[in-house]
Amino acid sequence: MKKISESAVRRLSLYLRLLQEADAAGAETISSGQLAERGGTTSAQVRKDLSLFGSFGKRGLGYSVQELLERIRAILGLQRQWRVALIGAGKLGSALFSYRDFEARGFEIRAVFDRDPEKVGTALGGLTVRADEEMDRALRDEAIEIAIVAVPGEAAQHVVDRVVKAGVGAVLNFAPVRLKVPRGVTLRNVDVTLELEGLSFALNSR
Amino acid sequence: MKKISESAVRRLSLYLRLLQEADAAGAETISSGQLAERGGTTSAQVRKDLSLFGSFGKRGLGYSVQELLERIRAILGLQRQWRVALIGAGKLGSALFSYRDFEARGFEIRAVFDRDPEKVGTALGGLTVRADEEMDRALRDEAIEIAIVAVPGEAAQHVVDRVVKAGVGAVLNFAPVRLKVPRGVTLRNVDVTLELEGLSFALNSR
DNA sequence: CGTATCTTGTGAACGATTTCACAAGCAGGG
DNA sequence: CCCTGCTTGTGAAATCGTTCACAAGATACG
Repeated sequence: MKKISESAVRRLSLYLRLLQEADAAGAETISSGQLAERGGTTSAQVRKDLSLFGSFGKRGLGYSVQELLERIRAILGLQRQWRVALIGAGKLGSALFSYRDFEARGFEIRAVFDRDPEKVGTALGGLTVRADEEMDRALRDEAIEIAIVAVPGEAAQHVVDRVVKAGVGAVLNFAPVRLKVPRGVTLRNVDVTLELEGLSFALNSR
Repeated sequence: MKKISESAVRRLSLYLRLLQEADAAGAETISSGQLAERGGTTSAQVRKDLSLFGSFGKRGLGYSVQELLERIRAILGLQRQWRVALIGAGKLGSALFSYRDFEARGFEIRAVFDRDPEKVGTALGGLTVRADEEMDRALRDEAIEIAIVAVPGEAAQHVVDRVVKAGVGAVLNFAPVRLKVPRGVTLRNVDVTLELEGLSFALNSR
C-alpha cells in the first residue's frame, strides 16, 4: 500500500464534512469541482486524493454524495466508535469534553483523569473524574485506543509515556511541547501558541 | 523576498521554544544538531530554515542562544505585543482566555465578544464580555490586529466577514468550517475533529 | 604554527506533492 | 444513433520541500 501524506488525510476529512453538508442540503451528486471550491482547493487535487483509494465517481456526472460519504468514512475508519480517554480536566480539558460533537463523529470519551485531588470525584458530563493513579490500569481494562492529553507541558511527556505503555496507539496532544512517542504510536499536536506565532509572522512580514 | 513555507514558520516557532528552554537551562550556545534532536528534525533542516533569514551561527561553535532567540523573535514579529480580540465566550473561548500564557508570548487579548445576552456583561479574567453589536466599532477603535474566532460553525463565516471588514488582518479559527477570507488576510484553523479523524485513519490502516 | 576536530552555510540531488492536460466514459437532446 | 457538454481518472510535468555532502570558518592543543 502506498504512502498517504498527512495533508491528503486532512483533506479527506474536510471532504467528509463538505459531503455531510451537501447531503444535509439534499444533494444527490457532487463534482470534484464543487468539492474543490467549497474546500478551498482544486478539482485535480480532489480527484488525486480520491484516486489514492479507488475510483468512486462517474464520468460526466460526478460522485454520489451518499456513496462517497460512506467510502471516505470507511477510509478514515469512522464506521466504528473509538474509545477515547481525556487526561487532564482543567479548563481546556473540560471545554473539550463538553464539545459533544466528538461523540457524534465516532469518538467516545469513556474516561477522564486528573492529578488534582480537588477535581477527582467531581462530575464532568456523564462521567466522574478519576484519579491519576487509576489511569494506567483503567486504560488497559477499558482498552482505550486514543488519548487526549490536556495537561501542563511539564507533565505531558510523563503522561504520554504511561499512556503508550498502557497500549494506547494514538495521542492528541494539547501541551505546548514536542513529545516523543515510539514508532507505531501516532501523535498529533494542537498548539495554539504556535498558530498565533504563525499569524504574527504573516502580519510582520508585510 | 522569497517565499517561506508554512512548515518552516512552524519550525521556527518550535526552535524559539527550544531556545527558551535551553536558555532557562543556562546554555550559552547551541548547535543545529542539538536543536534538531530536541525538535524532532534534522540538523540540515534547522540550518536551512535559519539560512532563509540570514546566517546567525559561528562555524565550529554553533549558535549563541541569546542571539538566536532574538533573531527568531524578530523574524516572527514577537518583539511587540499584538492586539487580539476573542470572539465567542463559550466553553472553548473561556478556556482559551484563561490560558494566560498567550499574554507572556506577546498576544494581548483586549476584548471579548459574545452574542448571548446572558454572557454579555459578565466578567472574564480582567475583561467584561461585550455585546456582539459593539464588535465592529470596537475592533476598529482599538485597532485589533488578530481575531480568535470561537463561535459555532454556522456563525463563523459571518463573524469573520465582519472582522475582516473592521480591518483585522489575521484570524485564528476554531470553528469546524472552511472560512473564506480575502487575499491579504491570514487565516489559520484549529480543528480538533479533523485531528481526531487523522488519528482514526492511522489506527485504521494497520 | 600546524593539525585535528567541530559545525556552519549552501549548492546540488533527491523525493514528495501539486498542477496540467487529455483520453475516455456517461447523459441528454435532436 | 450521433453529437455536444460535462466530468472523471491518471500519466507526465512542474513545483515545492527535504536531505546530502562538502568547502570553509572557527577553536583547541601540542
